[in-house]
Amino acid sequence: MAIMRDIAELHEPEALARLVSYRIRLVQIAAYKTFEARVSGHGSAPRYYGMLKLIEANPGVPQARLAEAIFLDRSSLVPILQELEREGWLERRAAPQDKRVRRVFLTPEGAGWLVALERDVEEHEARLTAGLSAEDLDTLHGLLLRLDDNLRDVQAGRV
Amino acid sequence: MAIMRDIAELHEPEALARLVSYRIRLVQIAAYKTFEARVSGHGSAPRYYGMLKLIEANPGVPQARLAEAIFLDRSSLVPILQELEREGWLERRAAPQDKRVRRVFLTPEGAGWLVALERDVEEHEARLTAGLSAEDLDTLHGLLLRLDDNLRDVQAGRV
DNA sequence: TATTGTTATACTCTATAACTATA
DNA sequence: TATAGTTATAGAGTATAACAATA
Repeated sequence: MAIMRDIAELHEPEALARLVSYRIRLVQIAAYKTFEARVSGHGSAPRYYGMLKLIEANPGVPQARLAEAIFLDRSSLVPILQELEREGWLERRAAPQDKRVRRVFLTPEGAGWLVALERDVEEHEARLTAGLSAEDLDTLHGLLLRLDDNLRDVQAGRV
Repeated sequence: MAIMRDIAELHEPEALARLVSYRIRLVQIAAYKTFEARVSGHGSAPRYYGMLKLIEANPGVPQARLAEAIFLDRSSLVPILQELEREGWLERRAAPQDKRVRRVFLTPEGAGWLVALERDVEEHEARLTAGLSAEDLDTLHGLLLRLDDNLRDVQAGRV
């Protein structure tokens, strides 16, 4: 191939273009940056939207279970929860049955703020998936879940 | 909802489960960790596989164009290129036409190592997409490209 | 004036190891 | 012995601001 002149767009080789792992990585990076650029005024919560929804759906989850669910080390979760607690999103309560455990709950305020944050998330999702029919979305979800299953097999050492 | 007991798996609320952005993020994080755990002995190159393939397909690309292509600031790319150059993967040559520019090329050794690395990438890709037919893959690529297009519209301010 | 590459610097995110208290 | 939460610490990875050289 000739040495490139200073063209605007780089050529994307077919060896990259046909990799699902490559395309997913690029889409995820771009989607995350677009989302972070979009939301503001919610403190540090937007990037933890998924975790906050998990807490909402699993009130009283122990920190260690939460860390596992989002693929973080227990110790990495501590400062995140401390900040969100300081901002009033959540609270932690000692578990009387097992004094080692601190159970995590959304505060009523946090639950309310989450509704507003959810609107931003839904708008971002709508931008991301614009033009896709309900059937397209079902297909996409189904295929992504199959990738997810495959990865769990790898992580569990089943492959 | 009742306060959770210490169950193994957290409940994933429907509001999360139907978000393409959420599922893609989880798949990407898991796929990246699986890949990094898989490859070793290639120095720091595996995480820059995509960039190295771009350099291979666009020999002599200026650093600034490369940074744009992978959504990095020019300054963030500098230490990455310095390390890969030190490891022998690539070289940078001053551009006679424009003395500000340094053009990036794979070394012959780097091109050879990339073949070996590519085998690991392909194996990882095969694990990730196991069970998907050629038609499934076409469908998935098509849908991901439509997400990619939507994000470019957002970034370009067209939406 | 604008662009390219670079450096200095700081910030975010994460993991590891070690600790305590509990089980 | 094992687990839950915490702290101290270090290492990636990134961006911003400022700079010199060049266009």
